[in-house]
Amino acid sequence: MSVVEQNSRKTSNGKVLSDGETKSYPCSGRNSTDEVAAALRRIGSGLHFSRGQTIFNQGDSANSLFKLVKGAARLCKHTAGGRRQIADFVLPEEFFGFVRVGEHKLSAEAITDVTLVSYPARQIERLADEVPAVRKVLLDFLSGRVLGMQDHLVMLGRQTATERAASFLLQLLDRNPPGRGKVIDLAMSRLDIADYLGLTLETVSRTLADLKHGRVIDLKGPHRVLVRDVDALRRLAEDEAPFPD
Amino acid sequence: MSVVEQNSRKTSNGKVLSDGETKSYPCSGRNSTDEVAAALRRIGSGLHFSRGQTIFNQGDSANSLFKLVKGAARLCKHTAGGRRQIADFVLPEEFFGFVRVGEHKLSAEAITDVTLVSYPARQIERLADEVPAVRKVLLDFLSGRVLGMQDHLVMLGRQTATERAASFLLQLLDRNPPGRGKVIDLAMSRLDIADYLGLTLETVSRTLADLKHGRVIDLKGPHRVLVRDVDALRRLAEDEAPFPD
DNA sequence: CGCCGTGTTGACCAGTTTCAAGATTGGTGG
DNA sequence: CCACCAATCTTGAAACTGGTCAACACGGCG
Repeated sequence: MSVVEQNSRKTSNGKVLSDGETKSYPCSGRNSTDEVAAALRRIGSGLHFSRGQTIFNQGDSANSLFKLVKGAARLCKHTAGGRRQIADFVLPEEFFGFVRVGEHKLSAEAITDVTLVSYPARQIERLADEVPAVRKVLLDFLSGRVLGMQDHLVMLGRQTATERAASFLLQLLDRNPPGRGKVIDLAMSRLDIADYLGLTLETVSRTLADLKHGRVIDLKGPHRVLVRDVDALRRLAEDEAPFPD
Repeated sequence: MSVVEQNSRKTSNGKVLSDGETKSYPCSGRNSTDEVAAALRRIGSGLHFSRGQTIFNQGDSANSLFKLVKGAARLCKHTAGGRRQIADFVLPEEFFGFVRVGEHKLSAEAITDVTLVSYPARQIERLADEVPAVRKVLLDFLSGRVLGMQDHLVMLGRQTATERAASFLLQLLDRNPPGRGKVIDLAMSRLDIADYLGLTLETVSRTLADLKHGRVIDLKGPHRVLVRDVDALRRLAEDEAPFPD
């Protein structure tokens, strides 16, 4: 079932860019040094997946670290009863897929057509042993995931629908590529958002409509949001004490 | 505000066991090798906290890795509005407190009287640079947290109250100290459980009562649970497809 | 031009929360 | 050893948020 094989030669679904045509990906994640970037560039190989394709599946053996170059992906857990929880969205320049165990505990799926770079786990481990900076990048990656997931837990456990939606939009605003201003591109569907927020797609739709009618955001079509009032969003997201005496 | 200082000499709240009286803690976490255990034992120092005390606070500088020896602790995020989400409970032999950033993003609080060992972050980092096995332990620790939190996300985002309670009990059963059989000691209060499960304490209480009346568990007082039917619990926890055709 | 996937909106419903009493429990001191 | 007290837990009834079901709208594409 593994979609991405160890050395990116045989791939059942993902189209491999031959070494010759590998584009010059900015191989540094936002935190990595030039040294790390160079080391990674050497062992990375480019892949393509198209909208809806599975990059790896729950249960596949985990043998690569990925960096998303273009497009958007979702990391989700599927339950026996057909319910789904999205653990994270992956946007350009972000890493995903590395957890130090035998098999993936969630699946990665392309939301749009996607370009990514794959780094074989074995090589990553070798690099980590040799280059301290790589160790740091790995630890930072995992630590970052832990911190992000802590906020996600609060969201799912203790926030209302409106607070979740507001937090979500702020999160996307933070991750917005430079120069994008307050216009957010929602690559994902309402169902994806719902499964990330722990809500139904109807509630997501209604909540966004409410934000629109409250003049906090504008909807330029279902997949483009203009944030009119960032502070209002912040107030809605952070569960303030209603009446601080 | 930091309760535990770098080299465990001055401590405002936690009582330090002098080096002389430091007991022979089993310094190996469940996964660590003897080599790692020995290295850790050398740099660890014992601490005590009593029921209700804060071990470290959201915002404190993070400069230690801890291992809990005895008792139980909770890791929680407190929000502005006074809501609380517990990210994890810490039971004996489990590590906590290490995230590679400047300050803690959650607080650790003693549920019962607690004995723990503290390893200064600086020393841990030095060890990690020198001993590959220590690196592995750290990566495993972080990876384990990520995997555990993924399940927690599913629970909070997509499970009903009954499913959450069942999952929770199964989780405790898994972590039960050897020889404890099917008797679970609930060190934490109903409110703690509620804040872990993303429910109210009333709902937790009712749900446990339901499980009792369904002959799935017995309650020997509020803090002692006997699991009568593990399989029933599993069925209740895993959201099965209701009618597989 | 009409179709299909996706998004929106409405009405009703259910599970969980909220509010409010009581009931246990465990610790303390007589 | 027992009685009492405060904290915690349980239980009940009403209220509400978000879910479910269903109809309709929009928009891109053949």
